Amino acid sequence: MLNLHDTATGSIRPIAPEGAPVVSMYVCGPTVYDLPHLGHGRYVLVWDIARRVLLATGHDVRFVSNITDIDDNIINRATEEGRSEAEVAAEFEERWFEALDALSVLRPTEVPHATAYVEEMVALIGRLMDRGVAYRTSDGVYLDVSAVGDYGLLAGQPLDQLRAGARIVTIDEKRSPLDFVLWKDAKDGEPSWDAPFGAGRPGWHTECVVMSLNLLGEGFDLHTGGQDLKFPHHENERAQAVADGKVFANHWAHSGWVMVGAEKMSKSLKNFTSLTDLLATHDARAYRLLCVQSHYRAPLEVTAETIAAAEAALLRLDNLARRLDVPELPAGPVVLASHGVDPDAVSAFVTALEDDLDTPRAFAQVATLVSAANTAADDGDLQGAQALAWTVAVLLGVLGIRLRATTDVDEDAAALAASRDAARAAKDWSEADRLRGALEALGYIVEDRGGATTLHR
RNA sequence: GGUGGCGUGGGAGAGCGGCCGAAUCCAACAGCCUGCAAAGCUGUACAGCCCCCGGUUCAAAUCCGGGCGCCACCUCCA
Repeated sequence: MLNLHDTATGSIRPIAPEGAPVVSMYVCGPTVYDLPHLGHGRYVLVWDIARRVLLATGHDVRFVSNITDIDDNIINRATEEGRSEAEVAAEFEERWFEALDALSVLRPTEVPHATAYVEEMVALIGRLMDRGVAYRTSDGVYLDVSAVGDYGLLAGQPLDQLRAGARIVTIDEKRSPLDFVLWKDAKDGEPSWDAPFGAGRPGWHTECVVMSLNLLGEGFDLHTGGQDLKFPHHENERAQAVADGKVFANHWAHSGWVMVGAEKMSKSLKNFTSLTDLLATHDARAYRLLCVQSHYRAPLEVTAETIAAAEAALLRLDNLARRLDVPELPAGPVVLASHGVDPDAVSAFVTALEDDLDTPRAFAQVATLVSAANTAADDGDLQGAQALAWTVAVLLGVLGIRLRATTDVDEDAAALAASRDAARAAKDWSEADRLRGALEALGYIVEDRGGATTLHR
């Protein structure tokens, strides 16, 4: 079973009981008001890999990830652009999934939308008011966090300390600065829904409680997101569930930042690169490999240099596949038991991954197999080399990286390659070199394999 | 003020009590291979002790105490 660091306990522990037939995961999804950036890409890749590891080791996974399709940012953008909130949300949800598809991120098993769960949210808020733990102000309904005994569990500090450091300066009718909005009263020109406590729209923290409990049930296995969701978002989700008398997530895991220089990449610092831009100019697998090569909880430096290094590493992997004609793995998740690869290699690989998702260590295991496969091939042991290379392909497949052994070669290039082979056969080296130069000018990398020109990009 | 995290070779980044004079990837250099290359392989260099000081231990990069530096969170944020 996969073990992960649990924010609630501070320890590394299994995310589900060993024999669990289905592992349930809830990953906080995006608010769709802009293009996804590299930080989104990283957390999405991290949890995609966690899911793939579970699938690879024979577990079923129910993977729920929401779309926040109503919030201030969406409203602002819609207002600026003179179109509806629904249009803005629909556009950026589409862009979101385009990027994720490019990254080979498996689609969630369910994608709940906040706007489809307003009725349930209204019911939850009603119950919280009935219990006296939520109260009205002149602009909405708030949760009284003092009613939640262990508030601060995820933040790692008790309520009074959180309050002491609160940077919230607005003085309003809130009983505590940490009380948070469950329901925002309707304003002119903004989308709203009817509710017994007045028309309005839900606050951000309420949707995930309702959707996760609704789809996965009480006591679901794992709730994840980026570090910054730890507090207040996850704390506040949990607070509502506790105040409602529900058992919430059993395990909380959080992934680290993408850094630019020494700073967190974020919207507010305007130092972000959109995922869409990155994917337009680089192999999506390189970004996945870059993420794989660092631990998910550590900060990750993303620069032109680190991406280029990942691309170089990826090239080496594809070279192996090309050299040994490794068949391309089918799309979708890999189940290790069905591929008949070396059990020792699998065991070392899985051990690393199940130990707090140690992808760098797992990748290091694979890298040694790459060398072994090449060495076997150099020694003329084709069969042994191919078996090793296939193991490499399968293990990388678990991480969501599929090797490519082939490149589309257009007719012109194929003709040049044929001419070059003829020149080489005639030992006309200057002509052969001229043709190689021409092919390289077309963007191909030229390699001789068994006397024949081989091309790839 | 509080909380969490981080500090390992040129870069990235594992290891978290002995197998570590430190994995793996990228970059560099040399050799082999090649008509020449590329790919691949092999080797070398790069961490004289893994931020500093003190301690525990037969044994510490790994544990404890104290520093220093950096990042983040306590407001929206993945």
